[in-house]
Amino acid sequence: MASQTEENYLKSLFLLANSKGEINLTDLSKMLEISIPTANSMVNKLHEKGLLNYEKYKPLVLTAKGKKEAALIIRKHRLTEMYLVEIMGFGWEQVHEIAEQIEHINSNAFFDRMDELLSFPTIDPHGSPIPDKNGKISWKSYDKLSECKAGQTVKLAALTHSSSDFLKFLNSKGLSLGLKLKIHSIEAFDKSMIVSYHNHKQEQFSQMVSERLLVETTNPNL
Amino acid sequence: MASQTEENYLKSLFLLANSKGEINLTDLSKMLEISIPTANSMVNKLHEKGLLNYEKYKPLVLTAKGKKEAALIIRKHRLTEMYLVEIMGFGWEQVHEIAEQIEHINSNAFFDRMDELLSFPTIDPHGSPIPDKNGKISWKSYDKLSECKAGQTVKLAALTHSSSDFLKFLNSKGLSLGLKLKIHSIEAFDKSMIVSYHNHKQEQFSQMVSERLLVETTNPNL
DNA sequence: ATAATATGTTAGACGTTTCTAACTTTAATT
DNA sequence: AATTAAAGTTAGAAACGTCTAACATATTAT
Ligand SMILES: [Mn+2]
Ligand SMILES: [Mn+2]
Ligand SMILES: [Mn+2]
Ligand SMILES: [Mn+2]
Repeated sequence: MASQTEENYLKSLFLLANSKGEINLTDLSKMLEISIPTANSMVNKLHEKGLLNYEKYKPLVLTAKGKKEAALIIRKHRLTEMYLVEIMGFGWEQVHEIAEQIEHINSNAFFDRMDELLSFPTIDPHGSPIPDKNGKISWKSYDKLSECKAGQTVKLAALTHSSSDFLKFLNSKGLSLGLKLKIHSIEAFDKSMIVSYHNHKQEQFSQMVSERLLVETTNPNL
Repeated sequence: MASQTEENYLKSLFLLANSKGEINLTDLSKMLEISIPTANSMVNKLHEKGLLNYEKYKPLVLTAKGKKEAALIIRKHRLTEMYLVEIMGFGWEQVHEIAEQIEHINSNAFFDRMDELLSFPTIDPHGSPIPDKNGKISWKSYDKLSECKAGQTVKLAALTHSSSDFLKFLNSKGLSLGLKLKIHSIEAFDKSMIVSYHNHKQEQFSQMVSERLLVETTNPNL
């Protein structure tokens, strides 16, 4: 239905809406690395197709239909990333570029089979939720490591950013999802943390890093 | 480099050249289901790009560069088909449509990994050769079953056509590549054959069928 | 050899997606 | 409130891939 280009716009609109409140043309054009007038003309087109609510000079808001289409593309993207890591043996830093292309493949059977071979995963290799076949996402609320206290033990659950460079950095520190992290101390001045985890007695994470790590706090009340 | 559209043209030109002698615009436009003027304009473009030798009103002939590019796309197509069948469990009648899309994915790592997981296959699920990374194809010469004699025992090695309908027909007859076929008799009038094979004591193949089956004759001289 | 048919080319148009340049509206500063 | 800056819109153009209609060339049949 939607062209590859339209799909990329929908996906960006969806992702932007979930990280910022109101989306404007400037955000969209930056994310897609296109000029503002180009974004403007596509926005008009998506509006005419009933995928986006839009009035001149007002923020961009996906319709229910637009949100669902977007979520289904993100589903294909994240299923693909999971497949590439779990079945094909790629590193989590290698899969985004490939998934960016495969997400546009038109074949239910193909993605259903991936899903099956992965035993119906709910998160991708970076801890982001995989929307279900109806485009529904079950959001889990994680805490940023940077907002935890000294003494806490937490589990690394997801990432706020998944650039290849950041993922390579995490590899170099022996970090992967699911690891238990113990927070030993937090430097008041720069908020850097001293943490320990499997095979790592003492590592220092700058705030830049701890802000990008999402953790589950093992709640003693449950 | 080449767009998805250009890639599909190159592939068609390559495949046509290997099944007919001289290719003309009409053949090309039929294969791609586009109008003749559209094919004509793309032919001019490919010529300008040095992928096709072309003079007005003359047959279409790929250059060495064009042939190599085409072979590498066919490599991706056939590797994908093999992967879908062998690793993902699809039937040989289901994979062409998906491969038609995945062949345009730009990622050496992705196809190299498929290749590796398949242990570097040389034929696809329909018995067609997979070009190597340099675009070289090692052609094997098979015989059409229709040209074999009564009494011969041969091995089903490949197909001349792989339409989904034909593949479903073969499924219904319990036929797959590698099967040994014994030719019991050939009806002189319509060239239909009575053959037997694993779990099938007696099946009749019309000439329409036997022409589409390529076999290896187990040569007693070797 | 002429006529009929098949094949190929050119011209002109359209939808998509992109751009830059010029202009307008809204938001932020002073 | 007036000015400046940021954000958004419009106009006009280009490349790509497609089409139909009209015309030209090559091949085949009579
Ligand atoms: Mn990704
Ligand atoms: Mn994409
Ligand atoms: Mn195929
Ligand atoms: Mn294709």
